[in-house]
Amino acid sequence: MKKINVKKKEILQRTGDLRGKAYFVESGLLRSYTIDEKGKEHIFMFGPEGWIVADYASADEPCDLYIDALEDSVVIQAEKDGEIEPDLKKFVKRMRVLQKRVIMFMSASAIERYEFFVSTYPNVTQRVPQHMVASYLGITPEALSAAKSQRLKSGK
Amino acid sequence: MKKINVKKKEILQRTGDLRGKAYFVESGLLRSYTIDEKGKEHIFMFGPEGWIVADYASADEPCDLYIDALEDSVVIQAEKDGEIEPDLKKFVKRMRVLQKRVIMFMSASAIERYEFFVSTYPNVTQRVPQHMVASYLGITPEALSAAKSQRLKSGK
DNA sequence: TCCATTTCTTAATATACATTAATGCATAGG
DNA sequence: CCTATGCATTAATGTATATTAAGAAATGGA
Repeated sequence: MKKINVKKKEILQRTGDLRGKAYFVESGLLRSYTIDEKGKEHIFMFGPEGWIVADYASADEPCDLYIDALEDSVVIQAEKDGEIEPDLKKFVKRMRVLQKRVIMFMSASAIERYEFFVSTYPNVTQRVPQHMVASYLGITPEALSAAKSQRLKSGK
Repeated sequence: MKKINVKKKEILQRTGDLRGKAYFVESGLLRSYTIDEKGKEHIFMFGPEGWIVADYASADEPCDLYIDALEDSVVIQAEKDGEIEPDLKKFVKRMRVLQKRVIMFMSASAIERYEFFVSTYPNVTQRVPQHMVASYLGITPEALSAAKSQRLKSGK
Protein backbone atom coordinates (compact mmCIF):
# COMPACT_ATOMS: atom_id res chain seq x y z
CA MET A 1 0.00 0.00 0.00
CA LYS A 2 1.69 3.15 -1.16
CA LYS A 3 0.90 6.64 -2.29
CA ILE A 4 1.90 7.52 -5.82
CA ASN A 5 1.82 10.59 -8.04
CA VAL A 6 0.42 10.00 -11.48
CA LYS A 7 0.85 12.26 -14.46
CA LYS A 8 -2.01 12.95 -16.86
CA LYS A 9 -2.15 10.23 -19.56
CA GLU A 10 -0.08 7.83 -17.50
CA ILE A 11 -1.35 4.25 -17.77
CA LEU A 12 -1.66 2.38 -14.47
CA GLN A 13 -2.98 -0.90 -15.76
CA ARG A 14 -3.53 -2.67 -19.09
CA THR A 15 -5.92 -5.35 -20.26
CA GLY A 16 -4.35 -8.72 -19.55
CA ASP A 17 -2.22 -7.54 -16.65
CA LEU A 18 -2.02 -9.91 -13.72
CA ARG A 19 -2.20 -8.84 -10.10
CA GLY A 20 -4.20 -5.72 -10.88
CA LYS A 21 -4.30 -3.24 -8.03
CA ALA A 22 -7.04 -1.12 -6.56
CA TYR A 23 -6.58 2.64 -6.68
CA PHE A 24 -8.05 5.05 -4.19
CA VAL A 25 -8.08 8.55 -5.66
CA GLU A 26 -6.97 11.25 -3.24
CA SER A 27 -6.95 13.99 -5.85
CA GLY A 28 -7.22 14.18 -9.61
CA LEU A 29 -9.17 11.95 -11.95
CA LEU A 30 -8.72 8.40 -13.21
CA ARG A 31 -10.76 6.38 -15.64
CA SER A 32 -11.08 2.70 -16.54
CA TYR A 33 -12.00 1.50 -20.01
CA THR A 34 -11.86 -1.27 -22.59
CA ILE A 35 -10.87 -1.20 -26.23
CA ASP A 36 -12.97 -3.35 -28.56
CA GLU A 37 -11.91 -5.23 -31.71
CA LYS A 38 -12.51 -2.13 -33.81
CA GLY A 39 -10.18 -0.09 -31.62
CA LYS A 40 -13.03 1.85 -30.05
CA GLU A 41 -12.74 2.88 -26.40
CA HIS A 42 -15.57 2.23 -23.96
CA ILE A 43 -15.25 4.00 -20.64
CA PHE A 44 -16.31 1.79 -17.75
CA MET A 45 -16.03 4.35 -14.98
CA PHE A 46 -14.55 7.65 -13.94
CA GLY A 47 -12.65 7.97 -10.68
CA PRO A 48 -12.69 11.46 -9.22
CA GLU A 49 -11.54 12.31 -5.68
CA GLY A 50 -12.74 9.81 -3.09
CA TRP A 51 -13.57 7.04 -5.55
CA ILE A 52 -11.91 3.67 -5.89
CA VAL A 53 -10.97 2.44 -9.33
CA ALA A 54 -10.25 -1.23 -9.91
CA ASP A 55 -10.89 -4.04 -12.32
CA TYR A 56 -13.12 -6.76 -10.89
CA ALA A 57 -10.95 -9.59 -11.92
CA SER A 58 -9.83 -11.58 -8.89
CA ALA A 59 -6.26 -10.91 -7.85
CA ASP A 60 -5.01 -13.94 -9.80
CA GLU A 61 -6.94 -13.39 -13.04
CA PRO A 62 -5.95 -11.14 -15.95
CA CYS A 63 -7.61 -7.75 -15.98
CA ASP A 64 -10.30 -6.72 -18.44
CA LEU A 65 -9.76 -3.00 -18.12
CA TYR A 66 -7.25 -0.30 -18.79
CA ILE A 67 -6.83 2.32 -16.10
CA ASP A 68 -5.23 5.68 -16.79
CA ALA A 69 -5.19 9.25 -15.50
CA LEU A 70 -7.20 12.06 -17.07
CA GLU A 71 -5.59 14.62 -14.77
CA ASP A 72 -2.41 14.70 -12.70
CA SER A 73 -3.47 12.69 -9.66
CA VAL A 74 -2.44 11.42 -6.28
CA VAL A 75 -3.62 7.88 -5.65
CA ILE A 76 -3.16 5.19 -3.06
CA GLN A 77 -2.31 1.89 -4.68
CA ALA A 78 -3.31 -1.25 -2.81
CA GLU A 79 -3.51 -4.97 -3.29
CA LYS A 80 -7.05 -6.00 -4.12
CA ASP A 81 -7.22 -8.64 -1.45
CA GLY A 82 -7.90 -6.76 1.66
CA GLU A 83 -5.62 -3.76 1.91
CA ILE A 84 -8.36 -1.48 0.74
CA GLU A 85 -12.08 -1.70 1.09
CA PRO A 86 -12.58 -4.52 3.56
CA ASP A 87 -15.97 -2.95 3.98
CA LEU A 88 -19.02 -4.77 2.68
CA LYS A 89 -21.05 -1.60 2.77
CA LYS A 90 -18.80 0.09 0.27
CA PHE A 91 -19.08 -2.92 -1.97
CA VAL A 92 -22.83 -2.77 -1.77
CA LYS A 93 -22.79 0.88 -2.77
CA ARG A 94 -20.65 0.21 -5.81
CA MET A 95 -22.87 -2.69 -6.76
CA ARG A 96 -25.82 -0.37 -6.63
CA VAL A 97 -24.17 2.10 -8.98
CA LEU A 98 -23.56 -0.75 -11.40
CA GLN A 99 -27.10 -2.03 -10.97
CA LYS A 100 -28.50 1.38 -11.84
CA ARG A 101 -26.22 1.64 -14.81
CA VAL A 102 -27.37 -1.72 -16.17
CA ILE A 103 -30.99 -0.70 -15.75
CA MET A 104 -30.17 2.56 -17.51
CA PHE A 105 -28.70 0.74 -20.49
CA MET A 106 -31.79 -1.43 -20.75
CA SER A 107 -34.29 1.40 -20.82
CA ALA A 108 -32.90 4.92 -21.16
CA SER A 109 -32.65 7.18 -24.20
CA ALA A 110 -29.56 9.25 -25.02
CA ILE A 111 -30.70 12.28 -23.08
CA GLU A 112 -31.80 10.22 -20.07
CA ARG A 113 -28.39 8.60 -20.03
CA TYR A 114 -26.75 11.98 -20.00
CA GLU A 115 -28.82 13.06 -17.03
CA PHE A 116 -27.82 9.84 -15.27
CA PHE A 117 -24.19 10.69 -15.84
CA VAL A 118 -24.59 14.21 -14.45
CA SER A 119 -26.26 12.92 -11.30
CA THR A 120 -23.65 10.20 -10.81
CA TYR A 121 -20.66 12.47 -11.40
CA PRO A 122 -21.73 16.07 -10.71
CA ASN A 123 -18.12 17.16 -10.26
CA VAL A 124 -16.77 15.49 -13.37
CA THR A 125 -19.05 16.97 -16.00
CA GLN A 126 -16.86 20.00 -16.61
CA ARG A 127 -13.56 18.17 -16.40
CA VAL A 128 -13.78 15.64 -19.23
CA PRO A 129 -14.30 16.16 -22.96
CA GLN A 130 -17.76 15.34 -24.18
CA HIS A 131 -16.66 12.44 -26.33
CA MET A 132 -15.59 10.64 -23.16
CA VAL A 133 -18.97 11.23 -21.59
CA ALA A 134 -20.52 9.81 -24.75
CA SER A 135 -18.25 6.78 -24.50
CA TYR A 136 -19.32 6.23 -20.90
CA LEU A 137 -22.96 6.41 -21.96
CA GLY A 138 -22.57 4.03 -24.89
CA ILE A 139 -23.47 6.59 -27.54
CA THR A 140 -21.48 8.64 -30.07
CA PRO A 141 -20.30 12.21 -29.42
CA GLU A 142 -22.53 13.36 -32.29
CA ALA A 143 -25.60 11.77 -30.73
CA LEU A 144 -24.82 13.33 -27.36
CA SER A 145 -24.35 16.74 -28.91
CA ALA A 146 -27.64 16.40 -30.77
CA ALA A 147 -29.50 15.22 -27.67
CA LYS A 148 -28.24 18.16 -25.63
CA SER A 149 -29.17 20.81 -28.20
CA GLN A 150 -32.50 19.07 -28.60
CA ARG A 151 -33.12 19.44 -24.88
CA LEU A 152 -32.14 23.11 -24.91
CA LYS A 153 -34.68 23.95 -27.59
CA SER A 154 -37.57 22.15 -25.93
CA GLY A 155 -37.85 23.96 -22.64
CA LYS A 156 -34.85 23.92 -20.32
CA MET B 1 -32.16 -17.43 7.87
CA LYS B 2 -34.77 -19.92 6.78
CA LYS B 3 -35.60 -22.24 3.96
CA ILE B 4 -38.79 -21.51 2.08
CA ASN B 5 -40.74 -23.10 -0.73
CA VAL B 6 -41.83 -20.69 -3.42
CA LYS B 7 -44.50 -21.33 -6.00
CA LYS B 8 -44.07 -20.24 -9.59
CA LYS B 9 -45.18 -16.61 -10.05
CA GLU B 10 -44.93 -15.89 -6.33
CA ILE B 11 -43.48 -12.44 -5.61
CA LEU B 12 -40.77 -12.33 -2.97
CA GLN B 13 -39.99 -8.62 -3.06
CA ARG B 14 -41.38 -5.44 -4.58
CA THR B 15 -39.86 -2.12 -5.57
CA GLY B 16 -39.91 0.14 -2.54
CA ASP B 17 -39.86 -2.64 0.04
CA LEU B 18 -37.62 -2.02 3.02
CA ARG B 19 -35.35 -4.60 4.57
CA GLY B 20 -34.99 -6.56 1.35
CA LYS B 21 -33.56 -10.02 1.83
CA ALA B 22 -30.99 -12.04 -0.06
CA TYR B 23 -32.14 -15.30 -1.61
CA PHE B 24 -29.91 -18.28 -2.20
CA VAL B 25 -31.50 -20.58 -4.76
CA GLU B 26 -31.28 -24.27 -3.85
CA SER B 27 -33.51 -25.39 -6.71
CA GLY B 28 -35.78 -23.74 -9.22
CA LEU B 29 -35.41 -20.32 -10.83
CA LEU B 30 -35.89 -16.77 -9.61
CA ARG B 31 -35.57 -13.49 -11.45
CA SER B 32 -35.20 -9.84 -10.45
CA TYR B 33 -36.55 -7.00 -12.58
CA THR B 34 -37.77 -3.42 -12.74
CA ILE B 35 -40.87 -1.96 -14.31
CA ASP B 36 -40.43 1.39 -16.07
CA GLU B 37 -42.87 4.31 -16.41
CA LYS B 38 -44.37 2.73 -19.52
CA GLY B 39 -45.07 -0.50 -17.65
CA LYS B 40 -42.33 -2.37 -19.44
CA GLU B 41 -40.39 -5.04 -17.54
CA HIS B 42 -36.59 -5.09 -17.59
CA ILE B 43 -35.03 -8.24 -16.23
CA PHE B 44 -31.95 -7.50 -14.16
CA MET B 45 -30.86 -11.07 -13.51
CA PHE B 46 -31.92 -14.68 -13.48
CA GLY B 47 -31.28 -16.85 -10.44
CA PRO B 48 -30.96 -20.54 -11.23
CA GLU B 49 -29.69 -23.16 -8.76
CA GLY B 50 -26.65 -22.02 -6.82
CA TRP B 51 -27.09 -18.31 -7.52
CA ILE B 52 -27.88 -15.56 -5.06
CA VAL B 53 -30.57 -13.05 -5.94
CA ALA B 54 -30.77 -9.73 -4.10
CA ASP B 55 -31.31 -6.06 -4.64
CA TYR B 56 -28.22 -3.95 -3.98
CA ALA B 57 -29.93 -1.45 -1.83
CA SER B 58 -28.41 -1.37 1.65
CA ALA B 59 -30.48 -3.11 4.24
CA ASP B 60 -32.09 0.17 5.31
CA GLU B 61 -32.88 1.59 1.87
CA PRO B 62 -35.94 0.84 -0.26
CA CYS B 63 -35.38 -1.75 -2.96
CA ASP B 64 -35.18 -0.98 -6.66
CA LEU B 65 -36.11 -4.43 -7.89
CA TYR B 66 -38.92 -6.92 -7.93
CA ILE B 67 -38.00 -10.52 -7.26
CA ASP B 68 -40.28 -13.39 -8.23
CA ALA B 69 -40.15 -17.09 -9.09
CA LEU B 70 -40.21 -18.38 -12.68
CA GLU B 71 -40.40 -21.97 -11.45
CA ASP B 72 -41.42 -23.62 -8.21
CA SER B 73 -38.29 -23.12 -6.14
CA VAL B 74 -36.63 -23.84 -2.84
CA VAL B 75 -34.68 -20.86 -1.54
CA ILE B 76 -32.81 -19.84 1.57
CA GLN B 77 -33.85 -16.42 2.72
CA ALA B 78 -31.29 -14.41 4.67
CA GLU B 79 -30.73 -10.93 5.99
CA LYS B 80 -28.47 -9.00 3.68
CA ASP B 81 -26.09 -7.92 6.40
CA GLY B 82 -23.94 -10.90 6.95
CA GLU B 83 -26.04 -14.03 7.17
CA ILE B 84 -25.20 -14.92 3.62
CA GLU B 85 -22.18 -14.11 1.52
CA PRO B 86 -19.71 -12.70 4.02
CA ASP B 87 -17.22 -13.62 1.37
CA LEU B 88 -15.45 -10.87 -0.55
CA LYS B 89 -14.49 -13.26 -3.29
CA LYS B 90 -18.10 -13.98 -4.12
CA PHE B 91 -18.78 -10.27 -4.26
CA VAL B 92 -15.91 -9.80 -6.64
CA LYS B 93 -17.28 -12.50 -8.91
CA ARG B 94 -20.69 -10.92 -9.03
CA MET B 95 -19.13 -7.54 -9.71
CA ARG B 96 -17.31 -9.05 -12.62
CA VAL B 97 -20.53 -10.39 -14.10
CA LEU B 98 -22.00 -6.90 -13.84
CA GLN B 99 -18.86 -5.34 -15.29
CA LYS B 100 -19.02 -7.62 -18.31
CA ARG B 101 -22.68 -6.87 -18.74
CA VAL B 102 -22.07 -3.12 -18.72
CA ILE B 103 -19.33 -3.51 -21.30
CA MET B 104 -21.70 -5.65 -23.34
CA PHE B 105 -24.34 -2.96 -23.33
CA MET B 106 -21.83 -0.39 -24.49
CA SER B 107 -20.59 -2.32 -27.47
CA ALA B 108 -22.48 -5.48 -28.41
CA SER B 109 -25.07 -6.07 -31.15
CA ALA B 110 -28.26 -8.05 -30.60
CA ILE B 111 -26.75 -11.39 -31.58
CA GLU B 112 -23.60 -10.80 -29.53
CA ARG B 113 -25.79 -10.05 -26.53
CA TYR B 114 -27.64 -13.28 -27.04
CA GLU B 115 -24.39 -15.21 -27.08
CA PHE B 116 -23.37 -13.46 -23.88
CA PHE B 117 -26.60 -14.61 -22.27
CA VAL B 118 -26.07 -18.22 -23.35
CA SER B 119 -22.57 -18.28 -21.94
CA THR B 120 -23.63 -16.65 -18.66
CA TYR B 121 -26.68 -18.89 -18.16
CA PRO B 122 -26.14 -22.11 -20.13
CA ASN B 123 -28.72 -23.93 -18.03
CA VAL B 124 -31.41 -21.27 -18.23
CA THR B 125 -31.70 -20.88 -21.99
CA GLN B 126 -34.30 -23.62 -22.37
CA ARG B 127 -36.26 -22.74 -19.26
CA VAL B 128 -37.43 -19.19 -19.90
CA PRO B 129 -39.53 -17.76 -22.74
CA GLN B 130 -37.61 -15.83 -25.30
CA HIS B 131 -39.24 -12.53 -24.53
CA MET B 132 -37.65 -12.69 -21.08
CA VAL B 133 -34.26 -13.29 -22.60
CA ALA B 134 -34.87 -10.28 -24.83
CA SER B 135 -35.82 -8.23 -21.79
CA TYR B 136 -32.58 -9.26 -20.06
CA LEU B 137 -30.60 -8.24 -23.15
CA GLY B 138 -32.31 -4.88 -23.53
CA ILE B 139 -33.84 -5.66 -26.94
CA THR B 140 -37.34 -6.57 -28.14
CA PRO B 141 -38.49 -10.19 -28.64
CA GLU B 142 -38.91 -9.43 -32.34
CA ALA B 143 -35.32 -8.24 -32.64
CA LEU B 144 -34.05 -11.32 -30.83
CA SER B 145 -36.07 -13.61 -33.06
CA ALA B 146 -34.75 -11.85 -36.16
CA ALA B 147 -31.15 -11.96 -34.92
CA LYS B 148 -31.35 -15.69 -34.25
CA SER B 149 -32.81 -16.62 -37.61
CA GLN B 150 -30.23 -14.34 -39.20
CA ARG B 151 -27.48 -16.30 -37.51
CA LEU B 152 -28.95 -19.64 -38.60
CA LYS B 153 -28.94 -18.65 -42.25
CA SER B 154 -25.40 -17.36 -42.26
CA GLY B 155 -23.44 -20.41 -41.26
CA LYS B 156 -24.11 -21.99 -37.89
C1' DT C 1 -60.80 -32.25 -23.84
C1' DC C 2 -61.44 -27.58 -25.09
C1' DC C 3 -60.79 -22.81 -25.02
C1' DA C 4 -58.17 -18.90 -23.68
C1' DT C 5 -53.80 -17.29 -23.23
C1' DT C 6 -49.08 -17.13 -24.06
C1' DT C 7 -45.42 -17.52 -27.17
C1' DC C 8 -42.89 -17.20 -31.45
C1' DT C 9 -42.33 -15.67 -35.97
C1' DT C 10 -42.70 -12.74 -40.04
C1' DA C 11 -43.44 -8.49 -42.37
C1' DA C 12 -44.20 -3.35 -43.07
C1' DT C 13 -43.12 0.82 -41.36
C1' DA C 14 -40.96 4.12 -38.15
C1' DT C 15 -37.23 5.99 -35.54
C1' DA C 16 -33.19 6.70 -32.74
C1' DC C 17 -28.75 6.51 -33.18
C1' DA C 18 -24.40 5.54 -36.08
C1' DT C 19 -21.47 6.88 -39.71
C1' DT C 20 -19.20 10.00 -42.57
C1' DA C 21 -17.76 14.38 -43.65
C1' DA C 22 -16.93 19.23 -43.32
C1' DT C 23 -16.27 23.38 -40.60
C1' DG C 24 -14.83 26.47 -36.93
C1' DC C 25 -12.97 26.97 -32.35
C1' DA C 26 -10.01 26.16 -28.61
C1' DT C 27 -5.72 24.47 -26.80
C1' DA C 28 -1.21 22.87 -25.93
C1' DG C 29 3.45 22.71 -26.87
C1' DG C 30 7.36 24.03 -29.47
C1' DC D 1 3.35 33.63 -31.27
C1' DC D 2 2.25 30.02 -34.48
C1' DT D 3 0.76 25.84 -35.81
C1' DA D 4 -0.77 21.11 -35.26
C1' DT D 5 -3.92 18.68 -32.79
C1' DG D 6 -7.98 17.85 -30.38
C1' DC D 7 -12.71 19.03 -29.73
C1' DA D 8 -17.63 20.31 -30.62
C1' DT D 9 -21.16 21.00 -33.74
C1' DT D 10 -24.07 20.40 -37.82
C1' DA D 11 -25.87 18.02 -41.73
C1' DA D 12 -26.66 14.08 -45.04
C1' DT D 13 -27.11 9.47 -45.29
C1' DG D 14 -27.21 4.66 -43.54
C1' DT D 15 -28.59 1.00 -40.47
C1' DA D 16 -29.96 -1.66 -36.49
C1' DT D 17 -33.48 -2.03 -33.71
C1' DA D 18 -38.32 -0.50 -32.23
C1' DT D 19 -43.08 -0.49 -33.19
C1' DT D 20 -47.22 -2.28 -34.88
C1' DA D 21 -49.86 -5.87 -36.59
C1' DA D 22 -51.23 -10.39 -37.74
C1' DG D 23 -51.30 -15.32 -37.73
C1' DA D 24 -49.81 -20.00 -36.30
C1' DA D 25 -48.18 -23.03 -32.79
C1' DA D 26 -47.78 -24.27 -28.09
C1' DT D 27 -49.36 -24.21 -23.44
C1' DG D 28 -52.12 -24.33 -19.37
C1' DG D 29 -56.27 -24.07 -16.63
C1' DA D 30 -61.00 -25.41 -16.13
